[in-house]
Amino acid sequence: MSAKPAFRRADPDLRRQSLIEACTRVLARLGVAGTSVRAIAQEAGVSPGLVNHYYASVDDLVAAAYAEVGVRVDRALEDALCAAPLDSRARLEAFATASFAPPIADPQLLATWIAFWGLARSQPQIAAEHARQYAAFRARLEELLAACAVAPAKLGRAAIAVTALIDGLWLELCLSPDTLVPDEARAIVRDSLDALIS
Amino acid sequence: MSAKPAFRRADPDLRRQSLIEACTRVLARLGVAGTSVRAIAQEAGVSPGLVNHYYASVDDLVAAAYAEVGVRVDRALEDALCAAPLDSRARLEAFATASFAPPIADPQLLATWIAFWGLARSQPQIAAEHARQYAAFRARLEELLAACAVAPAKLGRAAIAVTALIDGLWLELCLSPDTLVPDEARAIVRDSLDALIS
DNA sequence: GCAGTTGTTATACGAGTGTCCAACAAGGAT
DNA sequence: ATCCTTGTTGGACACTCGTATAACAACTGC
Repeated sequence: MSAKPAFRRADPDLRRQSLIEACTRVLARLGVAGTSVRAIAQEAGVSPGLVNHYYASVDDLVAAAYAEVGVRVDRALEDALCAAPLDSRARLEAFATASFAPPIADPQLLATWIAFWGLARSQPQIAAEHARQYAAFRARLEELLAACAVAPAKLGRAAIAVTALIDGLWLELCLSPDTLVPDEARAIVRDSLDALIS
Repeated sequence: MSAKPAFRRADPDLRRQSLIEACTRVLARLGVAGTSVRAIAQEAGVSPGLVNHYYASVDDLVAAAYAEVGVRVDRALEDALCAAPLDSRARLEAFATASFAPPIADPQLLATWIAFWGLARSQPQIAAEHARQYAAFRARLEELLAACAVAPAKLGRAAIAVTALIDGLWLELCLSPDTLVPDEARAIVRDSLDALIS
């Protein structure tokens, strides 16, 4: 008689991916304070020991989760650009408002991101990843702004301003969804871009 | 022979204030994860037990600290308005850029605020306080914008946009002070206000 | 000076944490 | 069918956490 296996072996990469996703979900649901090895393991449906088998410490896993969230956002932004028409103004707008549509506008993702912000202070690994992510976003924005004939001397400031505006709207979208809907956030960014370009 | 006292009794209100300030400092230095009763007590120079003597739980103390930070910010904003000239454009600008000068621009305060954002998800008490604080800021901004002849129909959206911009700049100022200095944040807000009013 | 009030300390307790490790077993190789 | 590799488990370990409580001592009123 063949008893069914008590557990299944998984491909290391898939298992890592599964753990990262579980970590992200826990981070969004319980915040930094509630994100423990046991909580993550339970969320992933594995034993606590397995987490330390794949990651030297729980901090490493959290850092990996942050990087994963980062590439997911990168991919979504890139997708938004690919779907946009060739007109440079339209491309800029598509990139700048992509943060207010799924999958970036997802409340879970925003909650996870806030958790990372809180961690960046004490974890150099997370802070470095944030700096990289932020710089990449700003650089992309500068390209798109330059294509819309924004003066080179004003590029840097314009990119910072738009980035800050997007972050602020994104944040408010997460913290109190009642006072701000995605459509309005999009409209605000559109107005701001109009002012910058004209 | 008079031995020096091992500890001093303090006025309950002063002691509470001292605990709140210690809590704020720990929150800024160690983040939410590192903010424990013992860490707060050590920061305040008292025994851990004293925290629970003044606050039923550590969550109550954190909530009190958030409220305290809130009124401190309110006071700073009000002070900025009082110090501004009577010209309505100058008053608007003073209010909108006050967040980039001490005491609001203090990195510690910003770090504390991020910690609160992370807590708002799971603590209704904190979430309610955030909503109150945010609504008050936006209402004040709407008044000042109205005084600058912004069309009533556009008031709401304008206030949200400026608030988001300030929040985003403030956030970046805290997370990576290298890429953004207060002066530039001020200039960005100034430009944005120009665009809104003209 | 003395007693009483109560702010303060120190300790204790159970629960939860991250990390580690020995034993187990699933699945591929032979 | 058997062995072997190693993904996986479950518990042990030492620690920190929040909270409760008894003993202590600083100040107040007498």
